[in-house]
Amino acid sequence: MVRWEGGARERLQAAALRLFVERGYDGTTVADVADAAGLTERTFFRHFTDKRDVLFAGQEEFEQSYLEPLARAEGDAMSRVLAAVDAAAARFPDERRPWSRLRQTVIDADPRLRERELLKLSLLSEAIAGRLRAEGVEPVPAALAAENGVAVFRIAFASWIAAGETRSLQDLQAEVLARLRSLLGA
Amino acid sequence: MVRWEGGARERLQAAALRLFVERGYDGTTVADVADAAGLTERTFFRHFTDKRDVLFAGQEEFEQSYLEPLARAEGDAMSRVLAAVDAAAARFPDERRPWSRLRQTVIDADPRLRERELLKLSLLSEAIAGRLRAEGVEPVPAALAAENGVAVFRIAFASWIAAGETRSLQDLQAEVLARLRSLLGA
DNA sequence: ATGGTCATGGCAGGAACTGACATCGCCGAT
DNA sequence: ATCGGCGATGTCAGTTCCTGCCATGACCAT
Repeated sequence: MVRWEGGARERLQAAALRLFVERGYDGTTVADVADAAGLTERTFFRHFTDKRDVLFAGQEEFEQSYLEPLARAEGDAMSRVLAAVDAAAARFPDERRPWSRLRQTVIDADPRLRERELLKLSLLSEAIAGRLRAEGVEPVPAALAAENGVAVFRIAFASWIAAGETRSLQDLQAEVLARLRSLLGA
Repeated sequence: MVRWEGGARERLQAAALRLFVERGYDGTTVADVADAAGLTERTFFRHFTDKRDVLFAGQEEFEQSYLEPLARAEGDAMSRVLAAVDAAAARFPDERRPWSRLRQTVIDADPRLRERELLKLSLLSEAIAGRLRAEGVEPVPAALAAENGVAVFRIAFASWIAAGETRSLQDLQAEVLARLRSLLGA
């Protein structure tokens, strides 16, 4: 029996996305995913904490892509957050767009997956606000800056994966930010 | 057998909150809650879609408390959203504060409950943005205004239930809003 | 009283997880 | 080269969440 092929985690993720697209999240059991990856249901749960988590791996790197540029940025809280959001957007190259579209289609189709996505974004916002507070920023401004930064990403990302959209995520974020400024600056 | 006492839904909610506080969310089964309310597990799932939902009933009224004042408000998108947020805050009287504190303690202790709370707030934001779009506001500004309105509520609410806090939710929201303006207006 | 209707009970079963233990393959120590 | 450890996986039993289906009890209009 071929027991050790390596890349079990990646195989599970690929199988899961494929099956979720084909049969829907609800129409796919964890056993289905494990079978498609040549593994067992038990092994699935060793790699992912629950069924939804298979679509949301890499939270650590995701947060780091914001926290690292945040640490380097200078200026007031809001400027630093926006610099981090801009820097992180550079990690969303156009090659990833089709994959992101597919993944987001699956997520948007099921409230349980939307919940998980919101939690991940909320954790990111918390992490950013936490760093700011650790550096002396007051709690409320820290939370507001983090929330707005994540909101800019969230809204720009939705445009980025919309059908026919070709502009880069960075450009879209810049446009959303301009709108935000005019909303509150007027 | 006393089969019809009425208020089954309310009894289930009360029993759930009490047991979640005593034994934790994870340490309480749905059967426990149903038993404590003198009902069956099957009946629990007729009143609530899932175990978490017992803490989040009343989403309809919650959204209405924003949408109704929103419809009456005048001015640009952001001003209208803020007026709605302010009006809705009036529905959080001080008598509710101890209960809100207890409930929030339970929610904050379990990621699954945090997920559900985020989803409910996201649905509120979506509903507000949807109304704005229906009245001709561009999608991006509509989403931004809604997100910021909800963010103001969320952050002020966290302060409102903090230990020792005595100011009203409306006052706290006004302060958060002032901070928001200075963050983006500077 | 009679029939309809609605809330509830009872039961069976699927799917999501979890804990305990066994097994397989690799890799370093002797 | 053999042995023994170690990490990844398999196996299995069990709990909990949640759903479908049908039965039963209580209230109401006639």
